[in-house]
Amino acid sequence: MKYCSIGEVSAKFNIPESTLRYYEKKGLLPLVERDEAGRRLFSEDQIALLNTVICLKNTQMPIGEIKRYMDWVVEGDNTIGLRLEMMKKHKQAVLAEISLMMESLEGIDFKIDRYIRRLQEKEEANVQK
Amino acid sequence: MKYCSIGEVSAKFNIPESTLRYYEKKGLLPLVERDEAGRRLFSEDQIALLNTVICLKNTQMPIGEIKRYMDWVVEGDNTIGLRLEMMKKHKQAVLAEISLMMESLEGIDFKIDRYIRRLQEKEEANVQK
DNA sequence: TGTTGACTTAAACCATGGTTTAAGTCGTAT
DNA sequence: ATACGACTTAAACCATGGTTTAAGTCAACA
Repeated sequence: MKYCSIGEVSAKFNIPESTLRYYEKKGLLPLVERDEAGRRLFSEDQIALLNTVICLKNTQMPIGEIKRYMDWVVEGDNTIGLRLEMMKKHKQAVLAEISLMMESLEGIDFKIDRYIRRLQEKEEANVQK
Repeated sequence: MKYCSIGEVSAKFNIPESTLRYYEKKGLLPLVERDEAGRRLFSEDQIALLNTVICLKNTQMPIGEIKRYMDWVVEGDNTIGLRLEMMKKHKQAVLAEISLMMESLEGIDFKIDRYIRRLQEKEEANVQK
């Protein structure tokens, strides 16, 4: 199996090394191995887990909840039901958040249209004189 | 014109009074009037502005940028171009954020499907024995 | 008239999510 | 040999976005 250094992972995902260390400390990246010198070795599995962390972060799941999920991953197969429920609930929360954003975008679009009209009126006033 | 107290505004928008005061202090709610006793009076105009603040917050615009926008609103008509550009840019940022969330949701959906399948397999194993 | 309830202020406090610093340990290319 | 680059740690620091506290003012009702 191939292993990556923290620098390689950092470059690959464009995430600062300090953040990766912080995530590990907070329990978002469990079971990261070390070489003889104590340096982190990220396996393919770790990288798959990091991908999951990134998905959850991208959808604004707080760190404490990602940790809870990762604890369940480590705990094994008898937490699959719990993980399923968590992901279902999270998906609903994300969809609600997206709806809210879309709705709020309408208010912003309204402003955009008004500003465009007001600028046009200004233009016309300039042509008049 | 009708005026609202901070308590009424708080109730109407379900935002803590402390947050409304904080927004005013940070410059997100400019020109709030006061009665003789120094209490805030929110006019219809203020409430329309608050609605805008809420749209911008819902779409994750940072407070510093909302303040910049409000400063332009106060400054008057010659900032309409600036406001238009800001809103257009913000709209694009929001659409990008929504896309990222949608994409990340696919990863989550994938997990959901896998967990459902694994639970079914467990069920079947139980029926077997 | 006094005591609620709604409001005021400034300042302290808090959680979240990192980033930065300082001091040190390796491995390797010169 | 040594110096450089990549890594390690713990702890301090930071920005953001509020929330809470303490002390006080005021209006209206009993």
